[in-house]
Amino acid sequence: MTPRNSSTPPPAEGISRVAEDFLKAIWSATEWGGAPITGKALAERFGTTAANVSDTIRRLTAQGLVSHEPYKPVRLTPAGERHAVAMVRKHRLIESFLVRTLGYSWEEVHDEAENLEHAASETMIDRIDALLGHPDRDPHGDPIPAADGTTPHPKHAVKLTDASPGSYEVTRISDDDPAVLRLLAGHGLRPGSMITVGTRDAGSSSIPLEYDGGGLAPLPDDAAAALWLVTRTRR
Amino acid sequence: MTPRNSSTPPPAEGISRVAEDFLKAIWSATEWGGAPITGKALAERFGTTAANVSDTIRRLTAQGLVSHEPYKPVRLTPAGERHAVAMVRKHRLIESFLVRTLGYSWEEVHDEAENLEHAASETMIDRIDALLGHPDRDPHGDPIPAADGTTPHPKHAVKLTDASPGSYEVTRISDDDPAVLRLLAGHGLRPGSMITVGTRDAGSSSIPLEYDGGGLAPLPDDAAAALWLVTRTRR
DNA sequence: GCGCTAAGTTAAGCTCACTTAACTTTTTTG
DNA sequence: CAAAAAAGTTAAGTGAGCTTAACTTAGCGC
Repeated sequence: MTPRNSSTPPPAEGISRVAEDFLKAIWSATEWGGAPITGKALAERFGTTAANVSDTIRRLTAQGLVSHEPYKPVRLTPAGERHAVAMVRKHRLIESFLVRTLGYSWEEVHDEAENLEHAASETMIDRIDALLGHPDRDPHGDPIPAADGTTPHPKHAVKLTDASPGSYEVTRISDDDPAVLRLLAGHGLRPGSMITVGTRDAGSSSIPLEYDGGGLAPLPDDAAAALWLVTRTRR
Repeated sequence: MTPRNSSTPPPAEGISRVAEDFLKAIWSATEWGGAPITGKALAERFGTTAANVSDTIRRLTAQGLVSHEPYKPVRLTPAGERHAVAMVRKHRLIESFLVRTLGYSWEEVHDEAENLEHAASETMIDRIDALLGHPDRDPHGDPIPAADGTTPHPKHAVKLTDASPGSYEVTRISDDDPAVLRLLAGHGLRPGSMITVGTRDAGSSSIPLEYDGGGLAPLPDDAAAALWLVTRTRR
């Protein structure tokens, strides 16, 4: 038998679907520079109660996947992070695969991937990766972690709601909210679109915007927050 | 509120993964003319105990998916059968898809499909069906139920263990046992292979066999039982 | 038909994932 | 800074899905 003291929790053996969803949500919260996620935010994300979140966090802590001080935000342990990145990799490769092989559009693919990511084997994911030629971005512009866990990350992306007026390329569209995805897709905005950000009217909750489809529309802040931009320095 | 008396159990709302696996196993037992499945067989299939099977059957009965008299084999209700056929359709289309798009071989595809069938949406399945041109057989030669539940069934197929000596086409290779699949694939036998069945030596548990790959080998009965044959009447 | 054995059921108890209710801690705000 | 509001925790209870143990029923050999 392998000895084990109380300071080294058991390695994660079987990780449940709920656990995988939590790990991914905790990891995702900080991917774009956000603060570690709170219990409240987790409860909202999964449509459950704070009590249930406390309970689940307790189990994840016992499995050595997260670290948590009472009344503080949740963080991943190294083991938890490894597993979270593996899930993100699965999710983004599956999204890419569905768009490429089954004709899904980039704004509808998220929910399907959310289910498949828990069922697809590592073997299948590696085959998808190879078939697609080892892509480094998914259909929303999110970076795809490599098999070894390294995640290519664009450092200069900025949220549209924080952007100064000027010309940008849309590098990423957050897939957190399907309704926002549909709105943006309906406007013809995609990862890769070029846009010109205008000056916000005082007190307005929309941002004036012009984009290459020819359209011009003020975008509400909640949708604008899903768009991440880079200045395209053409040389 | 909709009134409901005790003789009409509630329609199946959320069907769990375990429930889906049971329904499929119960349906599959009779697909090729077998007797309705017993609790013992279900326990063996899923590597669990008879007590757990009784418990699960009780829940499925309460959901109106199976009908069961104590100490008798289990049968599907119409609702249970509809759901079982839908699962079989998913399984076989996913197998076909994995072979076609991801280069899986027909003998390794079963386990992956076993997981994915619980995660894939109806939408995804319909897209796979269309992409593949509405196939009516999966890679093992099993018929694929249509979206409306109708299942094309070859009436003349016979198990190799029951076949008289003569010439046949392999129409189906049961995917119940991965080890048997690997053995048969290793011999070069596939759905579509032509074989000649010889006369069994008295008392032997193997059947002499000659097939188009040029090989000649006596096949043990447990492997032979996985092969289903049709007489190929070339006109 | 009796008794043995295999199959099936019932009972008690466990974990996971959820609920509601009561309570505590932290943060905000007047 | 104190009170109110928000966030988090604990407690108690539920159902699914599993376990082991004890018991009942069905089918078979003689």
